[in-house]
Parts: sequence; structure tokens; C-alpha cells
Amino acid sequence: MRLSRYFLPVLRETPAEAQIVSHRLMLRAGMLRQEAAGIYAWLPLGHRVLRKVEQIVREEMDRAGAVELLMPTLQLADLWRESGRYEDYGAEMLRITDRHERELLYGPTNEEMITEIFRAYVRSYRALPLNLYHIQWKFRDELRPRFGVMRGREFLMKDAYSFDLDEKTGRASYNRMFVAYLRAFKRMGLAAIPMKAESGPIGGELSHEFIVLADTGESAVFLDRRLLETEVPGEDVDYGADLSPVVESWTRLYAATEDVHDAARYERETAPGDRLTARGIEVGQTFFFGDKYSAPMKAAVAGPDGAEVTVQSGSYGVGVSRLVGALIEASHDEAGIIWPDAVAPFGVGIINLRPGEAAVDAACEGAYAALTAAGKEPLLDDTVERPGGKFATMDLIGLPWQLIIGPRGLAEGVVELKRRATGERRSLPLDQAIAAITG
RNA sequence: CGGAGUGUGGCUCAGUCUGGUAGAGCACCGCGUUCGGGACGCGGGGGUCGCAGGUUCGAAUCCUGCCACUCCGACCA
Repeated sequence: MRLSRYFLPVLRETPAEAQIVSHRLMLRAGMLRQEAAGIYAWLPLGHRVLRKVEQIVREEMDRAGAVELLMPTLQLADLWRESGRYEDYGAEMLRITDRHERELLYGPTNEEMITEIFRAYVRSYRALPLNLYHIQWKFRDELRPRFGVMRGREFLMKDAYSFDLDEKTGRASYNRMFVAYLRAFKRMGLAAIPMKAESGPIGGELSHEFIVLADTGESAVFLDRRLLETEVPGEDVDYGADLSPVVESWTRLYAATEDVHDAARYERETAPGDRLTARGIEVGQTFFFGDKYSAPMKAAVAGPDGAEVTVQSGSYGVGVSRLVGALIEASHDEAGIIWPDAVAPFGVGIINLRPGEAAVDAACEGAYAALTAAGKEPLLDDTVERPGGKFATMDLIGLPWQLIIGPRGLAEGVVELKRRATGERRSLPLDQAIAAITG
């Protein structure tokens, strides 16, 4: 992408409404525009990151055997009356009436709808286990939206739903999602720790919150620091195998958010040197809730003996839009965002220090073509502007690499290569710089 | 929903107390000089001052009502 043809409205000053660093940086870096309290337009740069995060989640869900579909944002109230949640959900649910006086709602989650879809088609235990997921916008009319995309009212969520014949296979499905989450967050460059959770309005007894550690996190967490070294399965993980040893390795050490923290247990189960008090951001939650929805909504299949069996279910959410904020909270400095490679909106920023000067333009175009061909998604700053602004903008938007090309360097046969994360700068010939980036 | 606060050009804000021709910096457009880490000069465009009533010769400013947004708290992916 050429910056002169792109849409990147960066701000030099911080909009007054933004209090936390991810919100400030998203607004300043031209990623986000607030349209109403807790409702945002994702501008091109933000949209690219959102899509990358979404794609990593999708790939790991698919790898774990989940099957993607897409359910609507609007749902019929009648469906929610079946589960009894229409009244339970309260004012947080956005309720809508259509022209026929039909009661609708903007979905805050999709347990009811997926159960309705499941029961309409699945009749045999042979179709199990089944895990269906979608990545769709949700709406929860929060009392007080805040922290930008971290607590919006409208947010993009991946939600998966597992269906199994019995509790044992249901727990195996739960474990597959647990491992998929470990992998997805790791790929994004995040340290996300699963912590035992209360299940809240979703229901059920087995549940974990996945918490990203960041100094600016919204809640305090207490954990055994050895969790930071616990291994995450590689992409060759066998989802057909028993994954309980992996889950066990992540759940046997103490880790709790402040609302469920048990100080006495913490002292009993951790050595003083292993205790770590930190702050965290919840980016995902897994639930196994048995027949909480399948029983009232009559989702059952014929078992091997022909008798009808109510299915066992779980649901598994990842806050995709929230993750973009969490990534920034976990990785930034005074100058701006520092994107982990896997989710960076562009792989490398090329700064043309003298647009219009033939030799510089030619070098930039050459680098642009080579990096594009190598799949590095370069963003070429070919705008005519003060060079200082170019450097600050590139730092702000946080691309992993910066390739700085100007007449002075070219006269000596070199360009400058900067690694955003470390600030390391090197002068070297263009072809070597490209080789370093494409690694 | 309890408490506190803010609405003035795209952004940050002054002006409101004490009513009298809407301002500054940044951003934007033009010309020129510049050009290697948020340049400079000259010229220019852009705002029914959140909305609606009211008071007044005259309202961004005073009064009433409403709306939006933000912060603290309780609640939440």
C-alpha cells in the first residue's frame, strides 16, 4: 500500500475522551473512530489488525475441528423465551420491534440460536462430536461503556458451541477449545493465562477465563509465575488425542482473578518465590454447561441404542475486537504501538525521505516490489511532507520494521533499517536490508 | 443506575463569572524557502458556539428543559 493512496488519519494530539493507552493510540494512529458511546467505526488500519486477529482465531478453531458458519445479528425474542433468558438478560439486551410489531433483539450471544439450528438438523449420535462457531458482531447495552474497544457495546466475538453425547466426550471437546485458545493467543504474541472462572449468566460449572497480562489491565490477578514458562502445543498438536495432560499442565498451578482469588489457598499452593501479582485483561472464556440449554430447548439425538439422549454442550468465546485493544495494552511505548509481527497491519514501513527525487523513488519502488513479492505487505510512505513527521507516524502505527531510504544514504550505497520493538537501527545496502526483513 | 464533569472549525483548547462584530495553536489549501528524526514565511478556506424554548435593543455568555459524551462507583466478552 502506498500511503499517498491510503486513508490514515493520524492525530498529533490525543482526543479528550480517551483515557487508557490502547484507546488513545488507536485514535491517534487512525485505527478507530467513535460514533457513539461504545460504538466504533474501524478505519482501514484498525480494520487490517482486526482481520488478522480474526484470521488467527479462525485458523486455530479450524485446526481444532470446529466448523465455521455465520448467524445473524438479529434474533427473535421467542427463541430466548424458550431458554428463559429473555427476561433474565435485562436492560443489557438491546430489544427491537419491527414493523409487524414482532419482538427482536440484537444478539448478545448465540447459545439459543445455535441450539435451535442444531436440533433442527442433528438427529444421530453419529454426527457428534460437533463444534460450530461463528465470528459475528454482538451488542450488549453496557451501563457504562469505556476503555475504547476493550468494553464497547458493539463488539466482534468469536463464539463456538460444542455438542456431545455425554459428559466425558463433552469435556474432551472443552479441552480441544482450551488448547486452541492457548495456541491462538500465543500466535498473536500474547501471554494469556487460563484462570478458573465463575460462569456468570452463561451458566455451567466448568469454566476458564483467558487473561492477558498487561500492566494496564482492568483487574488484578494472582498466579504462579511458572505458568509463564508452561508449554503451548505446536501446530502439530493432535486434536484426536487425549488433551487432558495439556489442560492439566495449565490448570494445576494457581491462577485467579481478584473476584475468585483465595489468599489462603494461594499461600498454601505456591512458593513465595513463585507468586506473581499482576494485572490482566480477559480476552476469552470457555464454558462447559452440560444440558443447560439443550434440556429446555430439547436438543437431543438418538444414541447407539436408539434411545433419545439430551446433548452436552459448551460455549467458547473470544473477544476479537477487544483483543486489538489488549494487544496494544500489552505492547507499546511512549512513541506508539509496537505490533507483534503476526498481527501487524503491515509488515514493514518504507519511508521515502525525498519523494520526487528519481534515485530515491526508484530505490523505494524496488524495495516495495521486492517486499510485496515476499509477502511482507509493505506500507510505502511516498507522501511529500516533513521527514520528521514521517518518522513519528511510523513509530506511532508500530509496524515491525522501518526501511528508511534517502538521498544521503543512497549516495553511500546504504539505507537505514529499524526494528520497531527494539529501536535498533542499522545502515546497510538495500538488498541486505530486504534480506533481513524477509529473513 | 448513584455521584462528578464536559459540549465553541477535523484535533487540543481560550472566550462564559462581568451579554456588545466568534478566537488561538495544530491540521487543511496555494506560493516560496526548506528537507536525514513532529520546519519556516506570506496568503487562504472552514464554526447557525450540542438542541429547543425563554429573558434582552442585543445571547457562545443569563434562565428553563432536553440530548450527547467523559470520569468515579456498582455490573460485564
